[in-house]
Amino acid sequence: MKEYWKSGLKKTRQRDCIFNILQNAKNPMTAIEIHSEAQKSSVNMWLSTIYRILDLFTGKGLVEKNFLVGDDIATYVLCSDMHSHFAVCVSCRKRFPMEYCPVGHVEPSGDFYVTGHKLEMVGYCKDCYIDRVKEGNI
Amino acid sequence: MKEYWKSGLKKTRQRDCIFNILQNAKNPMTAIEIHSEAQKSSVNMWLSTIYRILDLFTGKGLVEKNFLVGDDIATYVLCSDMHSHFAVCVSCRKRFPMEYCPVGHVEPSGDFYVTGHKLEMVGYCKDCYIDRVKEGNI
DNA sequence: CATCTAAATGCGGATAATTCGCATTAATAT
DNA sequence: ATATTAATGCGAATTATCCGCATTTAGATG
Repeated sequence: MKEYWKSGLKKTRQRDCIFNILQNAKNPMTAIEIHSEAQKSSVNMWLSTIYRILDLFTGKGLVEKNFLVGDDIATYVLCSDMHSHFAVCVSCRKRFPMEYCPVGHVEPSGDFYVTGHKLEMVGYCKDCYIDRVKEGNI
Repeated sequence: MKEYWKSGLKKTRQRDCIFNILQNAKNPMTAIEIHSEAQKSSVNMWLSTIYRILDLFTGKGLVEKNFLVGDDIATYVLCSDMHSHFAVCVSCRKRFPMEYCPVGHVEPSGDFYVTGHKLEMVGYCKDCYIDRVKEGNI
């Protein structure tokens, strides 16, 4: 586990738990999802605590907060993950991490100093695509 | 004005108003911003009506709904606008439409059928960048 | 033009995600 | 071991967004 407590944060059971969950997560998770996941590992925490910790981690740059296409709700991922980009299936609404980034070099401009970017691909996952083909929609 | 009512929607004063506002908008707008803008042109409408119309337009593909970095609130833009990508200043939180798209060709993959994408650049706008330089932060 | 019908809006209440405040508890520096 | 500061438990408050129903309006039809 990355040592989040090295940045002036206390190491607590609750923070460990959330960090763990995000580290094992395959996909971006909502606060609610994190909450129920935590309960499975019998770490009971209030939602307000979860939000506080997530905000804190986000502020420290450990976690990234996203609103992915079609979900009007915040999802969180560890920044340490290689993939900070996601593909979202408009049919089943699943989210898939992307391994590479198709945004090439961004040339510097006098108008905006770019420090980073956020990218989502939108479309159909393999399963939903096959279904659509079968149904003759494509 | 694009003829939104050609897709089976009735043409109403309220819809005209929202369409107009979005058409004149330089930046993505929240429902609240649209609401107060509407009041300036003395078209009074309830927020629920605005949300309904925006959802409707979004469903018809006339409007795009976004949650831009750092704003935990939905913003709306006309899809007809050339620029569907935005740069967001992390300092003043202003949003700037981008004129070009640095996402190049996305090669087809067997895992995900891409129909579109959403991109945000994050960084500092010209003014905030200059301020940071002056303050010695860069 | 008058009338009719489906669709849109006014209006307010409900919902649900997120944040706030404060008392209590836990973590770490001494 | 103790003191100090930060974190959490707990629930209430906030706020964006959505829902339901009565009323009104747009546009089709005679």
